[in-house]
Amino acid sequence: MAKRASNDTPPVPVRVTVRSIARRAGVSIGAVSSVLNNHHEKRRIAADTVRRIRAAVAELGYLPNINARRLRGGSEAQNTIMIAIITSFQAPLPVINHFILALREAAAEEADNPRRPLFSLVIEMFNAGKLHELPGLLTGEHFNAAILTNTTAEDDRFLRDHVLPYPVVLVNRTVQDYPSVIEDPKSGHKAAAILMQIERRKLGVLYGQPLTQTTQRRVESFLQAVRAAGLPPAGEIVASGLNEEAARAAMAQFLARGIPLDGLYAVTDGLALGAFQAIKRAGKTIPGDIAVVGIGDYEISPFFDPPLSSVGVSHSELAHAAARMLLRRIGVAKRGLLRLTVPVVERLRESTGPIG
Amino acid sequence: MAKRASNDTPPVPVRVTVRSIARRAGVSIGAVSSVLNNHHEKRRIAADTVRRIRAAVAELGYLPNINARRLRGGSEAQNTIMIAIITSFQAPLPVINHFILALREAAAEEADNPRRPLFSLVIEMFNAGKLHELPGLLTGEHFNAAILTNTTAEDDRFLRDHVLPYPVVLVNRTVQDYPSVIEDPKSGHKAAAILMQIERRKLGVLYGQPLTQTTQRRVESFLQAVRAAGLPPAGEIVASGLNEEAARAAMAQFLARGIPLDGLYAVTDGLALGAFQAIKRAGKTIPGDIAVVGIGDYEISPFFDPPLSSVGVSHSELAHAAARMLLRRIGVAKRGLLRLTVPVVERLRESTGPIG
DNA sequence: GGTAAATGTTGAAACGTTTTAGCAACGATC
DNA sequence: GATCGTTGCTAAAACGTTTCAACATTTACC
Repeated sequence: MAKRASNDTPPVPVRVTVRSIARRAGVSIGAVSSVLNNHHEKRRIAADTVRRIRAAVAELGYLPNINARRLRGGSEAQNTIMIAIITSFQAPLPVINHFILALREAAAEEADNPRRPLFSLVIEMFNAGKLHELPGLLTGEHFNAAILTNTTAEDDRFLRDHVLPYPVVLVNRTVQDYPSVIEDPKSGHKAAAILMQIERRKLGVLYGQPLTQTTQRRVESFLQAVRAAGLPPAGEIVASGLNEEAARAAMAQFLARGIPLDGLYAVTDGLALGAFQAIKRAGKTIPGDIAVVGIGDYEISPFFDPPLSSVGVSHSELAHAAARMLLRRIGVAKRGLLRLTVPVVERLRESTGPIG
Repeated sequence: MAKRASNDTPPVPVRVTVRSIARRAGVSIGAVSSVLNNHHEKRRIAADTVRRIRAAVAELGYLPNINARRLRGGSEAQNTIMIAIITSFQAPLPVINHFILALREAAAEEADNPRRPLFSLVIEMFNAGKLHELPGLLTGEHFNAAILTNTTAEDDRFLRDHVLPYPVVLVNRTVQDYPSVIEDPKSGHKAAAILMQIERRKLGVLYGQPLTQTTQRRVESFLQAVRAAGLPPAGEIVASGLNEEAARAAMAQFLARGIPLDGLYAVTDGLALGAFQAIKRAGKTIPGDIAVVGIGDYEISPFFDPPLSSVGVSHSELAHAAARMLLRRIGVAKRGLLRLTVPVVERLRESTGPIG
């Protein structure tokens, strides 16, 4: 029994190293390395030996250990710092691109910095709510700094209770003691103001499940502004998911119930797009019957039909703020702000009326 | 003179290591490491010594060398292989996300593989045409394998003349001797067939500058099919860029010239969206006056108004194919195909007529 | 037959980190 | 006054790689 167990364990995959290749080919590891790097001519390794080493490499399926290479390598490899973008699999992914660009650009801005941030960008993804399962998160073994976004409440609890041994910037989440970059929490006010300014009085809000901290703030801020104006909200329209189709379905169902509505705030552009389709298919016009305000998180929202008015921060601006904040923190520790609020800008387009 | 020069050189940023901290604090590097990893209690380092070390760390601005940490670290860190997604800054970025997901999923499929591919994903970006400037490209010092996309003709020439010392899969580019995954080159045939099937005879194609290998193949394949049917193409509409606005402008200009057109093939969905706006603003209807076929590279194309018919491969499928191919190549060298063509699927929606 | 050059290979050092065994000093205990 | 425990720290090994000096053997040359 015990024997069997101890016999079962060895499937631990033993990594193939230059040493194992050297043993197999009956040469020194120096010779193997020469061949691997195609220096065998310069180093005058015999043709037959090269053949033997190549054979061993192929048989064993060698993959070099990048960490060892870089450790050994020149100052260029040596000086690179590792920055991770950590996001959940379930997140609306397009945002990642903005972070990538923002980090590159923020680094470029620091080009004259003696501690020039040459870096490698690593993408780490976790299952929403399972942030703690991400390898290397607590050990700091994987990166020097991280931008962390799309966490759930459960992940946030984990973050609050643990301390990450490297600089982190949260995006659109706030957790005690962590530096973060968030959109102005009163963005919903602006949406309400726009709709009321064009004389809409039956205002609704459309959001999807699950609510993130950010979308929740948008909803609350909108409803608060509506109530403050003495108007009873016409309705909260809740989609079963975060995508266009869920929004279309929820909106269609709401319209079918005949509840009067002349102004809608959709808390993401994806939801707005779904709503557009439902509204038009119900025979209503935008903005004639129902004016719609979105967030502006889709770059193509000016090409919706009609072009979408929006209140919100651009993903790009958010990402740039986060990138700069992170670089400042790993830089000269010239400790930046603990929290940064990116202001909301309004872009008026035709979905809230003819452009003046 | 010479003196001055030799005095000027030292701005080489000397990396701060545990050793420099140890010297500064007057302790051994072992002690420094204990403190850095918060093991000082277990290791019984005196409170005052801890303070001194912490001070040195802060003063010097220490950042750990991740490569060294991982080299030293357990088999988990040791066994990770590095995979890079290499793309240009100028590329339409949203595609990256598909690769990220595809690689993760392909890795998950291999979960029972004894050589389980635990990996880290690195994003590398280069300026179009300057691929050769990417650090670590030729040395293999940065990653074990790479997916390479959005290269220009110049980059392709560089690739042809050099050999990369690690497995690479090209996406939507073909370069001699490199394995690649491309969309079926006769995708344009399908677009032409659809338009002719609904009795359109004045067919045009809309594309942007610069033409990539893929978009060029789409255009050529479309024009070829049109000519083969004995129809003179109504026009090639060329946008100055690859985005919606450039497409809108080009399309508006074309329509203003009054050239008859009743069927349009837009070689990306972004271009189709721009064309939609121009067509509608010119007072024409889709598909009544002009039927439009796109590619389906925007996930939200079913929510265009009207929903866009498309012929093309999904980014997701392309990415999955590339990911599987790459993993097979770093796996047991069970040498896969050298080239893989992903078939085009047609999705008929309202932009080519009422859905039957 | 002796020296010089060419050929083929090895061993060791170094990269920066973490961990472990162990040393030295001191106080407490019998 | 010997033994033991505790405290505070250090030295060394190990991770996988590449490079480089050095060595041993053979061949070429006079």
